[in-house]
Formats: sequence, C-alpha cells, structure tokens
Amino acid sequence: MAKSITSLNAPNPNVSVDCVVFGFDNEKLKVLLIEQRNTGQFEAQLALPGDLVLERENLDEAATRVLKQLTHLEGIYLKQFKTFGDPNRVNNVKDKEWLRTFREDPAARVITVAYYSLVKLEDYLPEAASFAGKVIWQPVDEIPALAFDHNIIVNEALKRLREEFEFKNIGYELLPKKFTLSMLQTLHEIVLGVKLDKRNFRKKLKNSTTIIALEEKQTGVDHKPAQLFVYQSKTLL
Amino acid sequence: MAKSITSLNAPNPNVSVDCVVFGFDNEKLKVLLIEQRNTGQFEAQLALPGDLVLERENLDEAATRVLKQLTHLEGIYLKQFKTFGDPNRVNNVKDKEWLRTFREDPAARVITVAYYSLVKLEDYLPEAASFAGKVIWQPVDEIPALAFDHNIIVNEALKRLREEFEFKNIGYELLPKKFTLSMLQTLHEIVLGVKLDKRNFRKKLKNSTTIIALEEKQTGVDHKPAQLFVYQSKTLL
DNA sequence: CAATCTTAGTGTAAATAGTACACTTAGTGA
DNA sequence: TCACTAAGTGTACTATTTACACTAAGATTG
Repeated sequence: MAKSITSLNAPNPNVSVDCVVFGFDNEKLKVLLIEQRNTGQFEAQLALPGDLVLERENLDEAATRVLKQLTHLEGIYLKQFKTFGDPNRVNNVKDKEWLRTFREDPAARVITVAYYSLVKLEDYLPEAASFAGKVIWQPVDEIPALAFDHNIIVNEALKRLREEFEFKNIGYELLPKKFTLSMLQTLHEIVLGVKLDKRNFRKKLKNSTTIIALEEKQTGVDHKPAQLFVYQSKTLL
Repeated sequence: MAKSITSLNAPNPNVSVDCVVFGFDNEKLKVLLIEQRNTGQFEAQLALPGDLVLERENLDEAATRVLKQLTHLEGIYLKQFKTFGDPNRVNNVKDKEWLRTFREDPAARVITVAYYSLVKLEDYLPEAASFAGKVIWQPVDEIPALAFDHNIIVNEALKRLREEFEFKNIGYELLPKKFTLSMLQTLHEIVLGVKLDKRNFRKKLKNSTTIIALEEKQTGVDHKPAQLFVYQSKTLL
C-alpha cells in the first residue's frame, strides 16, 4: 500500500508525468519511446518517458526534469494537454518487477499528467548516441503496444497536436533552424494528413511575419537548391 | 502526513477534482461557487465545487459525482481542461480547520484536475432553493478572492471557454432549450467580449444545420416576440 | 557538353466568406 | 392612435480561399 511521506523530497506515490515527444525527419512524424529495463521474466515493453512527481516540484518542473533526465533534452516546447486517471491504467504492464524499480507498490494507482513536446529531430540525433538501446524514435503510424495506457496517451497527444497545428504556428519547433518551404509544407501535410497546394501554401506564408528568408540556399541536393528560412518568434518583434 | 490507504474506497489523499460551472442569465456570465463551512475563527471563503478523487473512480466519474453531490446537476457538458499542481496551492485557505473536514492533513499537497461545465441557468434556478446559502452564482467579472488557487483556475477556464466558443458551437449549453437568436448573440458577445452585427450573425447561422426554428414564438415580452429555436446536435443527424 | 532528371518557384481568375450598413414590422402599453 | 421596443431583413464591397500549369536552377549521365 502507499507508503507514508516522511521527507519533503520523497516521491509523491500518486501522481506522475509522461511526455509525448514528437520529432520529424522530413519523412515521418515520430515519437520518442524508452525501453523499460527488462528484469528477465517478461519481454521488454516500450513506454513514454515519465516519472513520479516529487514532493516539492510543480507539474511543469516535473515534466522538464523527466525529459532532461531520460533524454537530455532541454529548453524545448513542452505543453500539458491532458490528465489520465483510470484506476486500471497500470494493469497493462507485463513486468511488475520493473514497476518496483521506482514504486514501492507496483499495483498502486497512479494518475498521470501528460505533456507533449516538439523537437527538431535533426538537432537531436547526434546526441542520441549516448542513449543507444534506451531511446527509440518510432513513427506514429507504427507504434507497438506500450506499457500502461500509453497508447491512449499518444493518440490523444496526436489529436491535440493536429488541433494546435490548425490554429497556431508551432510547426517550426519540429524543423531544423534553417528550413525550406517544402519541408514546412511536408510537415503540415504529414501532421494534418492532407495534401496541400504549393502555391496556396506559400501565398498564405507571405502574409505571415513569423518566417524570414535568408540569403543562403540549400546544399547537398541533386536538384535546384531551395531558399532557406528561419522562424522569427512573434514575441521578439 | 499522508495516511495509508487501507480500503479500496478510501479517498486518494493526493488528487482532487474541481469544477468551474458556467451559467448565463441573458445578462451576465456567472460561475457557481460554494461557501466553505465556516468553523468560526475565520471569515467565510468561497471556493469551486470540488472533492478528492476516490480510489475506484476515474477522473471524469469523480467530476460528475462532485457536481451531483454539491449542486444536484446531472447530465451536463463537463470537460477536463487543465491540471494544477503547484506545491503551494493550498496555502491560500484561511481556515485550515475546514480543510480537516475532508482531509487528514490540511497542509498536505493536493494536485487538482480542473473541469469546466456549462449549464442553462434558467433550468437550474428552480432547483437552487435546496442549496440556499451554500451555492452562489457569481458574475465572472466580480469574483472575490477564493480559496486555494481557485481564482487562477477560474481564469484559465474562462480562457478555455472563449477558445471553445470561437471554434465550436457549444454556446447552446448555456441557453434554455428554446432560445431566440438575440439570446444566442448576446451570449456570444458576453463570452467573447465583443459587439456583433445582428445581420451578419444571423447570416452565418443560416449555413449551420445545428439550430432549427420552431413554429412557436416568445411570450411575455412587451415588444415584437421573437421566433424560438432549438439546438439540434450534429451527432444525431 | 547536351540531354535528362528533380524539385523550386511563380500568377491569375473564380468562388466563397466576411464586413459594413438602415429601414420596416409586430407586438405592448399609455 | 401613438409611441416605444426589440425583431427581422438585403445588398454592395472587400478579403480570403481555391483550383490550376508552366519555367528555372542545379546535378547527373552518356
């Protein structure tokens, strides 16, 4: 049963945070998953990066900490989107021993506050070496059965991501600092699941002050190189 | 400190739900508040209806139960919108004794999952008699200092309500079953804080299949009576 | 070095949606 | 019957969205 909280820094046994980290490699939208430590008896299961909330941190701080600890990612777009609290959401974990590595009672109920974040996959890949075998970028259309209710959480995050994409300009977070208009268009097409017209897409961007053209052009492609752009946050203007 | 959970139905000491219930009386947008039981030493404080989540219920069930127990409201639009987890959010309660009426440790940390809901104030008023002195409908522009971080929660709910109003047709939930187009327009004007053009507002509604005109007209007004409409949910079509 | 391949980049016409704006009508009450 | 109040209605103008096809720049190959 739940243990007494004797120290202010003891983990709160009832609340966790989970992060759905989206990345884009110009072809597919991917989600960062971690492999749970396999204690031997059961096949390994994948899960979202997450951890219990500590007694003295708020939810945003917990999510930021988890992301840093498990993936070394810092300073990225991170947004709380929904809290999941079904009493049975723990049941889907095959290896209860694994749960015991961070919770006293593996059957205890845990409510999780879910966040989603967006990273530039390109920027992240060089660093990924240090997590070899632990961190996996999985295309969103090929997600296997995950631990807990994490499949549900990923689906909800996707739904929310699409909503945000339709109304706000958060796409830039998934692209490298310097990007082409085709990359931006492909990203929108993949996230929203639609085909867009090149000229209309560009026309709409002309009325936006959030992207600025560089003098620079794309290199290393075997066709006409495209102009590069950077994102200029509105809050800086 | 937190007590052990010895029964499956024991309250979970770490998670609560709070409901921001919006109502509209054709003049002002209001929020339902309850008066905390005054234990004498401190002035009474108002708070949102809320309670700890029980061990065997999920979050939506908890919110539904709380709303029913504290306000007798059932079967209404109820939507989770944000979870609040600042470690200090309990500090703003003046009367710690009052906290003890439902929590063992009044200083313990509680994370709350906030919901908002919309009710037809008209329908609700007759029932309100049974809660005299406990339930208060407060205009959103005259909210006093509330317990916990409930002022922050109300503000976030308002923000979210406005967002939903701009994109979805949820306004009908705040109106009586039979409403006039002027009532619907006034509601939009008050929630969004803007003045709308009568003809343009009606023109847009013509392209919507969600409201249908009745044969019936308004009664009891000292001017030309308006036609009445009802909302026809899209999911029923 | 000419031909070919690939993606970049560009404009216009038609349809749709949004905005601004003022008078007549139906009922109540004095 | 006159005055008051809110209901109800149309048109011209502007802005936004949609559909659609060719030329340009660089890389590769024979």
